[in-house]
Amino acid sequence: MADEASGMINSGALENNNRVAMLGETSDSNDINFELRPNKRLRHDNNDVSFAARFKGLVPQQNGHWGAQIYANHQRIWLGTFKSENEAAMAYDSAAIKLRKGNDSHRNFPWTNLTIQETDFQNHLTTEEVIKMIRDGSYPSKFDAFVRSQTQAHSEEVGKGSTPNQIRVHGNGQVLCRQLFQKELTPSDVGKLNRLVIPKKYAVKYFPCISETAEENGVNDVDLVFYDKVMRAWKFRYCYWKSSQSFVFTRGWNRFVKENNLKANDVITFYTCESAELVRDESEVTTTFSLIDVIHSEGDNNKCLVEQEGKLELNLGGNSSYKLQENKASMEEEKEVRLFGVNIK
Amino acid sequence: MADEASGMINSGALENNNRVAMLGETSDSNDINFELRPNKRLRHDNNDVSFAARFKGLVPQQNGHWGAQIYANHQRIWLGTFKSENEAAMAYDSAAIKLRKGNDSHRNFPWTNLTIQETDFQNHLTTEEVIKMIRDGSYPSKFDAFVRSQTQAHSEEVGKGSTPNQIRVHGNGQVLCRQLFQKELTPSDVGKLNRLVIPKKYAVKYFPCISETAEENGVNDVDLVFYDKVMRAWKFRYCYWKSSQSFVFTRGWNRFVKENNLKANDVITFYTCESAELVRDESEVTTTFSLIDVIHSEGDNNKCLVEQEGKLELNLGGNSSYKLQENKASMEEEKEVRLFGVNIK
DNA sequence: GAAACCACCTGTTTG
DNA sequence: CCAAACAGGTGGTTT
Repeated sequence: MADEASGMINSGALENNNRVAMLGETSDSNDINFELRPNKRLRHDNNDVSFAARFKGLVPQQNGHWGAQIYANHQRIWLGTFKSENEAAMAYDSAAIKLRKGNDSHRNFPWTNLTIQETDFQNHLTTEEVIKMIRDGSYPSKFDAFVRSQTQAHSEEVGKGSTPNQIRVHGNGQVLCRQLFQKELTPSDVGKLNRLVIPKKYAVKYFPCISETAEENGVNDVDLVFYDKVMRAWKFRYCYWKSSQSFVFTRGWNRFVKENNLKANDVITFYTCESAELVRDESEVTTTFSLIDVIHSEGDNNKCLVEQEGKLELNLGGNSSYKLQENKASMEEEKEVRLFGVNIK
Repeated sequence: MADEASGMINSGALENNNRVAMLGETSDSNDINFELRPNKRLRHDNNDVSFAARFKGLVPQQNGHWGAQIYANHQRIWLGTFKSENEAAMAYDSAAIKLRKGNDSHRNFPWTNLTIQETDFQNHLTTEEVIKMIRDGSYPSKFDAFVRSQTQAHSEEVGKGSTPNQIRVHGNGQVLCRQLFQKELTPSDVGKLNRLVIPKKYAVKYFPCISETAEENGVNDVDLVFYDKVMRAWKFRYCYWKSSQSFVFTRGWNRFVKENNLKANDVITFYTCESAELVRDESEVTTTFSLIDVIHSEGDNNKCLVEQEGKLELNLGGNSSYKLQENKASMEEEKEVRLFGVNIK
């Protein structure tokens, strides 16, 4: 079974598993996933099954693409199909700006300095125009043009030429991860129940407070975001089930099970990670995020899977310049700890 | 599986070329074409070719049905597919009212006393609403309801008691029921889920509007009352489940399942019924109610359960003197159409 | 405590 | 092909 991580031991043992081949990446931001994940070859167009979307408003398509839709007035508005999940999720976010005014919960990604400008951008436009642009694919480029014109205008004021607010990876993008805990998966964790039980001791220690404490308040369930070794984002709904008095991951979990081909007795490991970034003004900023990793139980004999070492290094070096979409927003505000893609006070 | 019944009550006038042969009819209005036009036997589904449509805006479909479309602003608007040419041609006419104002040449059928009222009807509605209703098949019944409400109001003014366009059966508590639709029950319909899924096409056509239309309003779920053959009243909660986008019966359904010993593959049939009653002052009054009936699937072999006949006669004669518990109340108020035990405006 | 009810969720099927 | 619908589920709350 899983055991608690013992502080900060830095061992290399994990690294075979966790060595990220992130390096000479395509740097294609949206589709970064595809080349990176040979293990994701089992796409949902296999005659197997279609997977549930991990993002709001996403509908998997048989050919591996992703549809996006949004509800307005209890009516479904189709936003089109997209090659990558990210694109589709962003399309949803863009539509949500017009259609779901003033509610941050209706987004897949938190606001960034870039996306925050979409509101201004959309102010020029009607809802129909926005949807049309999203559907016909012209939205990103048009928004981009808008941002550039704004930036230009602004930088003329300020006198600076480069576009600010870009995420940048520093010092070869090293990321340091500390293990939080592990769990060996039960048959139910990988079965039809579509849920993962988080042992209570870890849940209260490492995950945001839900239920028990925040009882009478409206918000109990939260969505947590984890990245995997190749910086793919996984979102899980994290809830407390009163009836069984247990902490669980629900929505999003079964997708993780399928796409990573998890079986009973496999072990998952949770880490908290920091990456240093250098922003344009030379000040260094650390980004914190959470990571989930899988160790497949080989055959059956090799049960000594409870890894003890606490560290894991990711080399996200060179020009790979990936984006930590989820985390960027928190950098602005500082002040509160941001983990799993949610703010924790 | 279930098959669609004829149209809605007394939409008969619209359907067979405005001729109301509805009364002692098979009452199967939509498909009435088949018997009526043997010369049209050479349908376009012969592997020959497709024939040019004889009506404006019609597009023959490979399966023998007819599509309807209309152009507006150099754009094609698809109105849906229809079983019969007439329906499709009338759909075109209905759409043309909104989209081709004031030009009689843009019609397939000349105006009738009935269709002339469509203009008034559509004045309440936006173009989008009209097209949506045409597409989802609810237009005829909704227009029909409109006509009836108008007629009712009007006949009270004029002081005439009988509503026209009504199918009427007189004497000794005879009841005439016209089939609306059927559904073969799934295992889930009779299982522990305690719910019955109403196929959307029938829900929007025959049941009161909930959710989708009554959007921001608080009241979405309604209780519908149906009678069975022995005039026992059954109340079902009728809701729209957003998450699965389905219309369902919930509360009350499982009781019906148990007490009628329903099994998977049994077929339930919904009817709308009218009974004529003689009240003390000798004026005749018709009561409208809804009826649900069960056909048990015998063994497995007897699968030809899709009943086509539209009528069912109940003899509730003599001293049986049943009570229409729920409907009695509506007699007091008059004024609005009462169906399923709820008032529909 | 059990059963029903409720408001969600999802993978498969289909026109 | 793909968007919608629906058969079959879930945990939690009410009766």
